[in-house]
Amino acid sequence: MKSAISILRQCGIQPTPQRIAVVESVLISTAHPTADEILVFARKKCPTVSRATVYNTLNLLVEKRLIGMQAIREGAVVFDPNIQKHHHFIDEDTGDIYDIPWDQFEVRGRKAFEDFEILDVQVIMRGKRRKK
Amino acid sequence: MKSAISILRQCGIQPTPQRIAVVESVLISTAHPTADEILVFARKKCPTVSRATVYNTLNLLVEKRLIGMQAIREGAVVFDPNIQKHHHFIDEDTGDIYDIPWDQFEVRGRKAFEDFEILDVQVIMRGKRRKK
DNA sequence: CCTTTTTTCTTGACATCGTCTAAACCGATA
DNA sequence: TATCGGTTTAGACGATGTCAAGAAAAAAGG
Repeated sequence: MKSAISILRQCGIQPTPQRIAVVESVLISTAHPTADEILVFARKKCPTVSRATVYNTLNLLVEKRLIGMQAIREGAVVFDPNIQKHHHFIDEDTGDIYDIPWDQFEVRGRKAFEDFEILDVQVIMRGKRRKK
Repeated sequence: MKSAISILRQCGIQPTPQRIAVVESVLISTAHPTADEILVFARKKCPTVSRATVYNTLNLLVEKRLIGMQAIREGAVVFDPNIQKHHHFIDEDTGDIYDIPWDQFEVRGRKAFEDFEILDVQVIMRGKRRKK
């Protein structure tokens, strides 16, 4: 995997210890962390990093399309290191979010939308993970 | 349209002036109001109603499946008087939410989910309304 | 009617999320 | 050293949403 520094440079963002900590925290994650979860994680690498910097950096990364931002859960936006098109399943018991491969669904009839310019489509499922 | 009182009675919720004001505010709406927007509206009918009561009543209505609750926008949950299955389009410029008829999309491949019990599915589109 | 009990409502406190601002803090350059 | 940009920080702020304690209102029972 590419280093955080080169990722930041490539996007024209000046690498700093704080930003590197945030990038490493969010890109390593396989889950869908909130900003405050990323803050906790980033402080393990850079103990002095502030909340504002984490928010600023995350917003920068979203702008540069290095990560996604999903408003699909109550309470807080979550960030998504997976920028491939995909769908989401949300476990209503735990709040956990699972990625669902893009081709798992067929979305049809999109042509009917003349009045709207569709920039993003996704299927959102909610339910419970079966106890097994 | 049914009166708010009979709707509440039918669900075993004691009708009170406060609850009636909330029910009328949210059921009359054709949009997707937030709790605070409903508070403002309800106060026109019942000026002393408090924030806590609005939140409590809305949660009651959601429990009884009289309205829907959608966590699809940043900042605040929105409530949805339309409880038929449907999809949503979100205008990223204005934050407006439009209902999309259920049969506008075909969602396939659902059988693949053995590990999950799917309680709700919807397609969420984001984009811009075309200026015309 | 008049109590008692239960339900509901309100107020205010509280926690969380996310943004903003002013000041401090670099690091490079002259 | 002095200065100049960009970056970070701490804290204030507003908005969302929940909670607890007491006030108020409604129901129940005599």
